[in-house]
Amino acid sequence: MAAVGARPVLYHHPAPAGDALSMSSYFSHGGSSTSSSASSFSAALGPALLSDPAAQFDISEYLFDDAAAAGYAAPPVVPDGAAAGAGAGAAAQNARSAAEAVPERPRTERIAFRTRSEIEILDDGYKWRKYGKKSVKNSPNPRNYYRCSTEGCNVKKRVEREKDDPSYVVTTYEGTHNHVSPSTVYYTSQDAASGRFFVAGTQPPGSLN
DNA sequence: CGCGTTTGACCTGCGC
DNA sequence: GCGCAGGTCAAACGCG
Repeated sequence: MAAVGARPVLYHHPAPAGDALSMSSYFSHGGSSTSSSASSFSAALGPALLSDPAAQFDISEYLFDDAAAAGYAAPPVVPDGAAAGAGAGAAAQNARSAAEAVPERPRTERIAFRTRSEIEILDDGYKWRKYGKKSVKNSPNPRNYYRCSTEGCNVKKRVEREKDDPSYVVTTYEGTHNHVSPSTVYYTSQDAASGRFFVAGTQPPGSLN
Protein backbone atom coordinates (compact mmCIF):
# COMPACT_ATOMS: atom_id res chain seq x y z
CA MET A 1 0.00 0.00 0.00
CA ALA A 2 2.87 2.25 0.45
CA ALA A 3 2.73 4.70 -2.35
CA VAL A 4 5.81 3.41 -3.99
CA GLY A 5 7.13 6.01 -6.26
CA ALA A 6 4.88 8.63 -4.85
CA ARG A 7 6.37 11.99 -4.23
CA PRO A 8 4.18 13.53 -1.64
CA VAL A 9 4.84 17.14 -0.97
CA LEU A 10 3.69 18.72 2.21
CA TYR A 11 3.58 22.43 2.68
CA HIS A 12 3.28 24.05 6.05
CA HIS A 13 2.62 27.68 6.50
CA PRO A 14 3.32 29.33 9.82
CA ALA A 15 0.25 30.39 11.67
CA PRO A 16 -1.08 33.79 10.79
CA ALA A 17 -0.56 36.42 13.42
CA GLY A 18 -3.23 36.38 16.02
CA ASP A 19 -4.25 32.90 15.19
CA ALA A 20 -2.63 30.74 17.79
CA LEU A 21 -2.26 27.64 15.78
CA SER A 22 -4.13 27.68 12.63
CA MET A 23 -2.18 27.38 9.49
CA SER A 24 -2.80 26.36 6.00
CA SER A 25 -1.69 23.03 4.86
CA TYR A 26 -1.62 21.86 1.37
CA PHE A 27 -0.81 18.45 0.26
CA SER A 28 -0.21 17.13 -3.15
CA HIS A 29 1.03 13.83 -4.37
CA GLY A 30 2.17 12.08 -7.43
CA GLY A 31 1.69 8.51 -6.46
CA SER A 32 -0.99 6.07 -7.23
CA SER A 33 -1.89 2.78 -5.73
CA THR A 34 -4.84 1.38 -3.94
CA SER A 35 -5.44 1.09 -0.29
CA SER A 36 -8.21 0.42 2.13
CA SER A 37 -6.74 1.82 5.25
CA ALA A 38 -8.29 4.78 6.89
CA SER A 39 -7.39 8.30 6.10
CA SER A 40 -5.18 10.61 7.94
CA PHE A 41 -2.70 13.35 7.76
CA SER A 42 -1.05 15.21 10.48
CA ALA A 43 1.69 17.68 10.76
CA ALA A 44 2.44 16.47 14.22
CA LEU A 45 1.83 12.83 13.82
CA GLY A 46 3.88 12.05 10.84
CA PRO A 47 3.90 11.90 7.12
CA ALA A 48 0.94 11.93 4.94
CA LEU A 49 0.75 9.68 2.02
CA LEU A 50 -2.21 9.76 -0.15
CA SER A 51 -2.18 6.88 -2.46
CA ASP A 52 -5.68 6.23 -3.60
CA PRO A 53 -6.23 7.71 -7.01
CA ALA A 54 -9.91 7.93 -6.23
CA ALA A 55 -9.13 10.27 -3.42
CA GLN A 56 -9.36 13.53 -5.18
CA PHE A 57 -8.76 15.80 -2.28
CA ASP A 58 -6.84 18.70 -1.02
CA ILE A 59 -6.28 19.69 2.53
CA SER A 60 -8.05 22.95 2.43
CA GLU A 61 -7.93 24.05 5.99
CA TYR A 62 -5.92 23.36 9.07
CA LEU A 63 -8.45 23.84 11.79
CA PHE A 64 -6.55 23.71 15.05
CA ASP A 65 -3.87 22.12 17.08
CA ASP A 66 -5.44 21.82 20.43
CA ALA A 67 -2.64 20.19 22.30
CA ALA A 68 -4.39 20.83 25.54
CA ALA A 69 -7.51 19.01 24.59
CA ALA A 70 -9.86 19.39 27.48
CA GLY A 71 -9.65 16.73 30.06
CA TYR A 72 -7.14 14.58 28.31
CA ALA A 73 -4.18 13.29 30.20
CA ALA A 74 -1.41 12.77 27.77
CA PRO A 75 -0.39 9.17 27.55
CA PRO A 76 3.34 8.77 27.62
CA VAL A 77 4.57 8.66 24.11
CA VAL A 78 7.96 8.66 22.58
CA PRO A 79 8.36 12.30 21.59
CA ASP A 80 11.05 11.65 19.10
CA GLY A 81 13.51 9.00 18.29
CA ALA A 82 10.80 6.57 17.42
CA ALA A 83 9.79 9.06 14.86
CA ALA A 84 13.29 9.22 13.54
CA GLY A 85 13.17 9.09 9.85
CA ALA A 86 9.93 10.91 9.79
CA GLY A 87 10.97 14.11 8.18
CA ALA A 88 7.59 15.54 8.91
CA GLY A 89 8.69 15.63 12.48
CA ALA A 90 10.58 18.80 11.77
CA ALA A 91 7.48 20.35 10.39
CA ALA A 92 5.61 19.11 13.39
CA GLN A 93 8.02 20.79 15.70
CA ASN A 94 7.60 23.95 13.78
CA ALA A 95 3.87 23.73 13.89
CA ARG A 96 3.92 22.94 17.54
CA SER A 97 6.19 25.77 18.43
CA ALA A 98 3.38 28.14 17.77
CA ALA A 99 1.63 26.68 20.78
CA GLU A 100 4.45 27.27 23.19
CA ALA A 101 2.56 30.18 24.63
CA VAL A 102 1.11 27.83 27.18
CA PRO A 103 3.36 26.30 29.80
CA GLU A 104 4.18 22.62 29.85
CA ARG A 105 1.39 20.45 31.10
CA PRO A 106 -0.09 17.04 30.60
CA ARG A 107 -1.71 17.03 27.26
CA THR A 108 -2.53 15.09 24.19
CA GLU A 109 -1.66 16.37 20.80
CA ARG A 110 -4.82 17.12 18.96
CA ILE A 111 -4.99 18.33 15.44
CA ALA A 112 -7.93 18.82 13.17
CA PHE A 113 -8.03 19.66 9.53
CA ARG A 114 -10.48 19.71 6.75
CA THR A 115 -10.07 18.00 3.45
CA ARG A 116 -12.15 18.12 0.37
CA SER A 117 -12.63 14.56 -0.63
CA GLU A 118 -15.14 12.27 -2.22
CA ILE A 119 -14.11 9.57 0.15
CA GLU A 120 -13.33 9.48 3.83
CA ILE A 121 -10.90 6.65 3.61
CA LEU A 122 -7.60 8.11 2.62
CA ASP A 123 -4.29 6.45 3.12
CA ASP A 124 -1.49 7.96 5.16
CA GLY A 125 0.58 4.87 5.59
CA TYR A 126 -0.66 4.08 9.06
CA LYS A 127 -3.00 1.29 9.81
CA TRP A 128 -6.24 2.29 11.47
CA ARG A 129 -8.89 0.23 13.10
CA LYS A 130 -12.39 1.52 13.46
CA TYR A 131 -13.80 1.15 16.94
CA GLY A 132 -16.88 3.26 16.96
CA LYS A 133 -19.41 5.27 15.08
CA LYS A 134 -21.63 7.90 16.53
CA SER A 135 -24.19 10.27 15.23
CA VAL A 136 -23.49 13.72 16.55
CA LYS A 137 -25.84 16.48 17.41
CA ASN A 138 -26.28 19.28 14.90
CA SER A 139 -24.99 17.12 12.13
CA PRO A 140 -26.73 14.65 9.86
CA ASN A 141 -23.47 12.85 9.33
CA PRO A 142 -22.12 10.22 11.68
CA ARG A 143 -18.68 10.52 13.24
CA ASN A 144 -16.35 7.60 12.91
CA TYR A 145 -13.71 6.73 15.47
CA TYR A 146 -10.43 5.10 14.56
CA ARG A 147 -7.48 3.91 16.56
CA CYS A 148 -4.01 3.09 15.32
CA SER A 149 -3.87 -0.65 15.16
CA THR A 150 -0.18 -0.80 15.90
CA GLU A 151 0.39 -2.43 19.25
CA GLY A 152 1.18 0.09 21.93
CA CYS A 153 0.22 3.07 19.83
CA ASN A 154 -2.64 5.06 21.29
CA VAL A 155 -3.22 7.51 18.50
CA LYS A 156 -6.86 8.05 17.70
CA LYS A 157 -8.70 9.96 15.09
CA ARG A 158 -12.23 11.05 14.39
CA VAL A 159 -13.57 11.44 10.92
CA GLU A 160 -16.79 13.13 9.99
CA ARG A 161 -18.27 14.96 7.08
CA GLU A 162 -18.95 18.60 7.47
CA LYS A 163 -22.64 19.24 7.85
CA ASP A 164 -22.63 22.40 5.79
CA ASP A 165 -20.63 20.99 2.97
CA PRO A 166 -20.58 17.19 2.76
CA SER A 167 -17.83 17.40 0.19
CA TYR A 168 -15.48 18.21 3.06
CA VAL A 169 -14.21 15.70 5.56
CA VAL A 170 -13.08 16.86 8.98
CA THR A 171 -10.41 14.71 10.55
CA THR A 172 -9.21 15.11 14.11
CA TYR A 173 -6.14 13.37 15.47
CA GLU A 174 -5.25 12.80 19.07
CA GLY A 175 -1.88 11.61 20.19
CA THR A 176 1.41 10.96 18.56
CA HIS A 177 2.50 7.78 16.89
CA ASN A 178 5.26 6.07 18.81
CA HIS A 179 6.34 4.11 15.80
CA VAL A 180 7.34 4.69 12.26
CA SER A 181 4.80 4.61 9.54
CA PRO A 182 5.14 1.77 7.10
CA SER A 183 5.50 4.43 4.48
CA THR A 184 7.30 7.14 6.30
CA VAL A 185 8.33 10.32 4.65
CA TYR A 186 11.99 10.47 5.39
CA TYR A 187 13.22 13.89 4.66
CA THR A 188 12.14 17.44 4.73
CA SER A 189 13.53 20.82 4.03
CA GLN A 190 12.47 24.34 4.65
CA ASP A 191 12.26 26.99 2.07
CA ALA A 192 14.12 29.96 3.49
CA ALA A 193 12.13 32.45 1.49
CA SER A 194 8.66 31.30 2.30
CA GLY A 195 9.35 29.44 5.50
CA ARG A 196 7.41 26.54 4.14
CA PHE A 197 8.40 22.98 4.76
CA PHE A 198 8.72 20.57 1.94
CA VAL A 199 8.44 16.96 2.80
CA ALA A 200 9.00 14.46 0.12
CA GLY A 201 9.98 10.91 -0.44
CA THR A 202 9.08 7.66 1.19
CA GLN A 203 11.27 5.73 3.49
CA PRO A 204 13.56 3.46 1.52
CA PRO A 205 12.60 -0.21 1.51
CA GLY A 206 14.36 -2.14 4.20
CA SER A 207 14.77 0.81 6.46
CA LEU A 208 11.54 0.19 8.28
CA ASN A 209 11.51 -1.13 11.80
C1' DC B 1 -9.52 -18.77 10.95
C1' DG B 2 -7.93 -14.24 11.75
C1' DC B 3 -8.77 -9.57 11.37
C1' DG B 4 -11.54 -5.59 10.71
C1' DT B 5 -16.24 -3.52 10.81
C1' DT B 6 -20.71 -2.78 12.68
C1' DT B 7 -23.71 -1.39 16.17
C1' DG B 8 -26.17 -1.14 20.46
C1' DA B 9 -25.06 -0.63 25.23
C1' DC B 10 -22.54 1.44 28.62
C1' DC B 11 -19.66 5.03 30.80
C1' DT B 12 -18.35 9.70 31.81
C1' DG B 13 -18.21 14.64 31.73
C1' DC B 14 -20.66 18.78 31.59
C1' DG B 15 -24.39 22.10 31.66
C1' DC B 16 -28.63 23.38 33.64
C1' DG C 1 -29.30 15.64 40.82
C1' DC C 2 -30.68 14.89 36.20
C1' DG C 3 -30.41 14.64 31.42
C1' DC C 4 -27.85 15.01 27.32
C1' DA C 5 -24.08 14.33 24.28
C1' DG C 6 -19.76 12.45 23.22
C1' DG C 7 -16.65 8.66 23.56
C1' DT C 8 -15.58 3.73 24.26
C1' DC C 9 -16.49 -1.15 24.74
C1' DA C 10 -17.42 -5.57 23.17
C1' DA C 11 -20.14 -9.14 20.98
C1' DA C 12 -21.74 -10.37 16.58
C1' DC C 13 -20.93 -10.47 11.94
C1' DG C 14 -18.58 -10.31 7.36
C1' DC C 15 -14.82 -10.86 4.41
C1' DG C 16 -10.51 -12.52 2.56
